[in-house]
Amino acid sequence: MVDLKKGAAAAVAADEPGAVPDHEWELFNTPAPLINMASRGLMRLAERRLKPFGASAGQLPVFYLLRDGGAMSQRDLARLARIEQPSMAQTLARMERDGLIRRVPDPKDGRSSLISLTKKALTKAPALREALHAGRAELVEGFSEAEIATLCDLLRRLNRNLDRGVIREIAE
Amino acid sequence: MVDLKKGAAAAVAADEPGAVPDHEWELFNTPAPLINMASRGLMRLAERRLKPFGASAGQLPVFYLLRDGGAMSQRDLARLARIEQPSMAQTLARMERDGLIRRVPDPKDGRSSLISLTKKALTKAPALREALHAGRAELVEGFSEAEIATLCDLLRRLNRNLDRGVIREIAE
DNA sequence: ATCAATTACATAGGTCCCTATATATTAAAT
DNA sequence: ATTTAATATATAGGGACCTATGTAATTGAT
Repeated sequence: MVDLKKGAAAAVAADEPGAVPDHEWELFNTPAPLINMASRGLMRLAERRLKPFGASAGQLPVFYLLRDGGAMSQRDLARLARIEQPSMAQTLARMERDGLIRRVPDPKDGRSSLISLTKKALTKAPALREALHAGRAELVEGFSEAEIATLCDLLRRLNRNLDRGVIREIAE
Repeated sequence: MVDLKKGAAAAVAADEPGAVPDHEWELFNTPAPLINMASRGLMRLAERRLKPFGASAGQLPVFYLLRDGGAMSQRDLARLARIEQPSMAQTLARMERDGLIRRVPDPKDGRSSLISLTKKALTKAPALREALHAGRAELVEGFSEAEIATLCDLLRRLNRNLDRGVIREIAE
């Protein structure tokens, strides 16, 4: 199942003569930097793909969560997107600036607003979905479905470890 | 904290009355968001672990590349750390502000400076190394060596795909 | 009913990145 | 030699996150 075929070769490569010594940087043979690098690459990819539609990567969870025209509080958006509230606040501020979302005061709770996508945003949605789908295909090009599943599984476990660490340290 | 109770099942499930609908968010069953989430988690972990020593995550590559007291140009630091030059410039500015690096004009090239760690930074180095080691252990807790290797391998392939995409689009 | 938590947001201040550009300086080409 | 192209940094402008705090509205417990 988990075809272990190595391929650790070509990790860094290229030892030009007068060049900087090519340290066999342990940091690139450990998961953390690879994940960080992948994340940055994904961000750039998403940015390039979404910019033409006037959207950006951080807005995707909002587009997704409100895709049916529904409304939700900022808090719920943040919780479901798994980012902190101030981060979501900033994203929503930008989306509001760009006319992508609308806020309506929650009649049930004077502190809260219900956020929903504008018509403009809802119109973009299908194109975004399409762009994402294409990006995803490009990302996992050459991967078998099993490999993708394995990758996701390992990443989920990693994320669980990360969450646990946070909780452990907060609790002490 | 959003119990991600995965399991591809429960797809359309659970539409409790007042609750937020538990969309079976495709985005969390695909590698991209998992990677993004892991990267953010790693960043937070690193930050927590490094702050006590007056260092931060983005500085690690610099610490590593100059660990032996050597000197290097900003360009080479950026290239080896695989970030863009302006990003490295900003990191170095912060490190200079914090007294961690020193710049000496390159006698061979009037445009360039040679960057090296200060004594202060070199002193911190072992503690950082230690902290990283501990963090790494926590991260992959419960993983077999083979699983870690598989993860790294898959991530390297992913990164290769991401790089290829960039190149392909730049070339057109 | 009142006063003290507990929320929901807003704001301030930072880090880590990226793209696009401007500014020197060195290397190449004519 | 001059002009031109390529390099090494610097700067401007943003986006995406985070932590720490402040503020207003709501809940809870007297």
